[in-house]
Amino acid sequence: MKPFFITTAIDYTNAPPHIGHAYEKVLADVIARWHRERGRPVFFLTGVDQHGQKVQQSAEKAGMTPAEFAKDVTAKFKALWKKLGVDYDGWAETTDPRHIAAVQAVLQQLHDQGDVYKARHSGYYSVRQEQFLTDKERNDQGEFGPEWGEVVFIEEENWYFRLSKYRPWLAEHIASHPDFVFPSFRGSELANAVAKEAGDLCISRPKSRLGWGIELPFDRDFVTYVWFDALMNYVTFAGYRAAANAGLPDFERIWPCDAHVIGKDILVPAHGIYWPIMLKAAGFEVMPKLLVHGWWNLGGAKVSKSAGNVVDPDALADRYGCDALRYYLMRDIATGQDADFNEQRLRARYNADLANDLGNLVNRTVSMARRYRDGVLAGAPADKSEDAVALEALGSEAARRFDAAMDGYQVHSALEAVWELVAAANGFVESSAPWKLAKDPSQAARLDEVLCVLVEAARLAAALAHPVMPSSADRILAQLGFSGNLAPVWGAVADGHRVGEPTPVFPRLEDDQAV
RNA sequence: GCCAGGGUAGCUCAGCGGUAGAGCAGGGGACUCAUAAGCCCUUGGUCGGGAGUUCGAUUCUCCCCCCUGGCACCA
Repeated sequence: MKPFFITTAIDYTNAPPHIGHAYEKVLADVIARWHRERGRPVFFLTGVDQHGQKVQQSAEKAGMTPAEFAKDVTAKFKALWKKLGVDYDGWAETTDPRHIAAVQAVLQQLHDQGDVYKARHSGYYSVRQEQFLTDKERNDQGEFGPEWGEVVFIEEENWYFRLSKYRPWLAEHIASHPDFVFPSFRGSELANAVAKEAGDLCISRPKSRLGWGIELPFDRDFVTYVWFDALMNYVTFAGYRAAANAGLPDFERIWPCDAHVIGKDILVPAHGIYWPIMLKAAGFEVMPKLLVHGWWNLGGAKVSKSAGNVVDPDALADRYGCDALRYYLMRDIATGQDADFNEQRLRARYNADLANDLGNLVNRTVSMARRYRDGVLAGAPADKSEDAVALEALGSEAARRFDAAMDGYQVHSALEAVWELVAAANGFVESSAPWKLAKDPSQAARLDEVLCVLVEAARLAAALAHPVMPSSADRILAQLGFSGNLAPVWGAVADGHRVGEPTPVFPRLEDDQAV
């Protein structure tokens, strides 16, 4: 089976990670885990973009070399992914020699086939900001403001990639592949942008101005700049043009990419225009699919002021646990849409969904199994009760809906289905009232069945939620007496099944207390 | 300016031709296995504004307003 190939945007190492970085990686991780748990091999690639001007600038400010600075920030990203349980298979660093070699090979190919050319550009250039200025930067008086520092008129040669040559092809590809971009409205946005896109792409910087980058193989006075280097990571770290002993996957098996998880800010023009055209020019026939997510806004003014870094994902994970953060990030946004990040809402979700509903269901189930049966259960009876059959059917339906929602990247809907099962299971506890059954010896068989049904329901809920909150789900499964069984189906309780210790997995938050 | 997404109960959202739903929060109740959780009942909305189509519009069409984003604008 072809592995499900999923990648995220690689993060720029000029500043430490924030909640938006965390959301994107968790989203990709959840999708990747879901595929793995359903038995499909997965190649999940993420990483960092270490080259470029801003890294060079930040490094200078910090009194470090770009390489040292990038290494430092890279370590922060990696530490965060570890803390958040982002379990990637491949890690991309654009300073990796394997990447550099492959990028240069592609650049050389484009050069040889005439898809790049050298041209001269002149214009106003800000020395301080290290960029050319356009009329947009002029103030009301038609002058460049003081924020630009010294502005000089210069003329410079650079290398350009013939985007315009491939534009008609891209427009056709978008039109004929409705699943190229998810959600579809982003596809229309891209189509509009392609229709307007006219010029070619400058892919170089003279070394005199920017030394931190990959040298052009056909012109040693330049390095590649902006997107060309970074975008190539999606294939180079999947084994594209890699040596057999490079320690990278077999690219032929991996390609095409099933989901490029990116933010809406980098669809146009980078990932929606430059990237597919680069691939086309390099000779690719099959294009990747783009999964474009929205943003977490920070509408509530009070969020970040006092604490300063409340939206620091690292601090949030410390405060509430990595799985609670993952759950909130997946539950409170519709994939593709924007949402408002709000720590009070995270807390509310934690208490209501995790502590009260799921956590308590597990806790009461395990407690009753131990109290009434010393923790040892009977398997399902041959003749099931009507309400047990109904709950089982509801569980199967929840599993079906979960997978259908995940298949369409609607993680929030998938979770909704799980919590409908949790609510039904809690309702089943009330309607079957095991504490009453326990007082009546003639109801022993019924009590056995009720306990079995509850363990099944709780196990199924945990198994389904596992991609979103892997370690908590594992703890729940362990308390229920299972290990490693993530099959999203009913029927895991065998005769003599033994449950574990009931310990709250999601302790309830009181007032301003952290976990 | 153009394009897109959104504007529905206090909050987060679903519904998208037959005059409104869920979860949370708020109020009440019965229970006790459980993380004083869970369960049952319940308060709450002129569905952004206006016009039109229709027997009938939150739902379709047009105009307008507000929020968000993209493009127009980085060699």
